[in-house]
Parts: sequence; C-alpha cells; structure tokens
Amino acid sequence: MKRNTWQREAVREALETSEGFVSAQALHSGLHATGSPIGLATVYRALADLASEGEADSLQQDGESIYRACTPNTHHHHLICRNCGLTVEIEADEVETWAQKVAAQNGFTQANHIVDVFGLCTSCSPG
Amino acid sequence: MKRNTWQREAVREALETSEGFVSAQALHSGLHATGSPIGLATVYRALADLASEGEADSLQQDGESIYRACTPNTHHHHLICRNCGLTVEIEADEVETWAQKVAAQNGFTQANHIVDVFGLCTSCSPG
DNA sequence: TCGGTTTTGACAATCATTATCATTAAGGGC
DNA sequence: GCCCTTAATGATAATGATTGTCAAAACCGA
Ligand SMILES: [Zn+2]
Ligand SMILES: [Zn+2]
Ligand SMILES: [Zn+2]
Ligand SMILES: [Zn+2]
Repeated sequence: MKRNTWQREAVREALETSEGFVSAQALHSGLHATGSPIGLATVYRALADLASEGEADSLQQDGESIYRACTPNTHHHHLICRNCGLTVEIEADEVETWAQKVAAQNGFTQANHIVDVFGLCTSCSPG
Repeated sequence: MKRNTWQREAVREALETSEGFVSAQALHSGLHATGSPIGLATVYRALADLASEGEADSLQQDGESIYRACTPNTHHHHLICRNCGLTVEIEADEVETWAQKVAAQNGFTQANHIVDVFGLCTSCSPG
C-alpha cells in the first residue's frame, strides 16, 4: 500500500505553486531554500510517481525532465513560453483525431503522441 | 570555412542507411563494427551539425537524442514504431495551422512545436 | 504501542553528452 | 604539388542529470 509522507505532500504543493514547468533539481533547490530537508532522490521519486498517476505532466527540455501540476485530469497539451515558462493548457480534439487518423492510415496501432507548442508569451514578446 | 572530412561523410551515409532513428552511440557502434576508426565525439559533432543544417531530424527518447536522415528538406513530423523504430514522415497542414492558431489566440509569438506520433507498425502490432 | 513493510536520504554508480587539447589534415594560395 | 593557416579529430577527463544501494527512519494496521 502507498503511504502518505510529508515529503510527497511537500513535492505536490511545491509543484502546484510553481507557475510553469520545473525540473526535479529546481524543485529540490526551492524546497531547500524554504528550509525543507527533503532529499533529492525523494524529489525525483515523488515527481515520477505523480507523473505516472496522472497528477503531473512532464516533458523533456535540454536533456532534462521538467514537470508541472496537472489540474484537469484529462488528456491535454501545453503552450509554453520559452522565456518565462508560463504555460497554458490546451485541449484540441482536432489534434487528437488527426493523430489517430495518421496512425490508422499507416497501419499503426496503440498510438500515442507528443504535442507541445512553444513560443513567447505576451509579456515576453518583443516590440 | 566548413571542411569536408571522410568522418562527416561516414556519419551521413550511416544515417541514410539506417531505417529509423538512431542514437549517436548506436551509430558509432555500427561504424566501428564495419571497421571505421571514427571517434565518438566526432559522431556527436557530426550529428549535431547535420541536425542544425536541416539534413537530419532529431528527437528525445528515454533521455537521449536520436537522429534520422531527413529526405525532404521541408518541415514535417514523424510516425514512429515504438518497437522496431520504423519511421514514416508526415506532412500535415492541419497541425501546422492549428499550432499557429493556438499560439496566436493566446498572444504567443515566434511559435514552434514538437509533434511526434508513436505506435506499433503493422509488423509489430499484436494479433 | 508494536512490528512488518515502505520510504527516505546520503552517497556511489551510471550513462549520455560536452569540454579539453595535443595532434592531424583540409584546402586555399603559391 | 607544397606550405601554412586553421578547422577537425579523437583519446580522455569532466560534467550533470538520473538511478541504484542500503541502513536508518517513518507509516500504519493490528
Ligand atoms: Zn513568457
Ligand atoms: Zn493529445
Ligand atoms: Zn515496428
Ligand atoms: Zn509542424
């Protein structure tokens, strides 16, 4: 049975109070800065668990995994600011059906997909 | 000025004769197996160059970068078999316009996107 | 409270990738 | 073709994120 520890809760809270995506290292640093003695390995484990339970989304950036608390529990994608990390959750049936169609047309089964849109948010756009 | 070396050419050829996406390590192993004395660092450099010149596509998988020779020189995406690596190149205006639309609607500029579809190809599908 | 089991965390180990830097070899000018 | 400048190579060390180890601590049901 899975146990409730303050460490898991601390990671969950830290994730929820983060604006955009954060790395395990960054989240660990942030917790330490507030005086939490949580270990780095524990942060990695907690984030992996949250992601596998569908409570967090993750994506790869610059060779590291970054995570974000996931409010809706449904399948969705993200629009992410390359500069400040601001993230908007996107649900798009168009893309879902397109992905399924493309897979089926080519004889592929058990399809899934990775779809992320990056850009500069209003605050970070030049001009 | 960029120089032509047999090493670059060897990497380019190895990439072109590979079926799906390959990692730098795998490509280096393959070259060694054929007797080539090319160095690992050189393979990394050549792949990075090819990717930046638009002659190869790359994506992240399991924390490593994998590459593939890119026949058309236009923007496109991939449908990849999770089991054997077979890759189909996909061009889809639907997704391109969708990505632009989503970014614009949210005030994002300079948008780009990552779109990959994974599945099991006909040969690798069960049943 | 007690005890079996899970979780933690300090640390070592792993693994892909990058930096270093002395040596090699393009390729332009002669 | 021969030199010479300089980019490219490659053996190796360094980096950095992530995972494995395992004794000690924490959960939680009985
Ligand atoms: Zn921004
Ligand atoms: Zn989707
Ligand atoms: Zn396949
Ligand atoms: Zn596209």
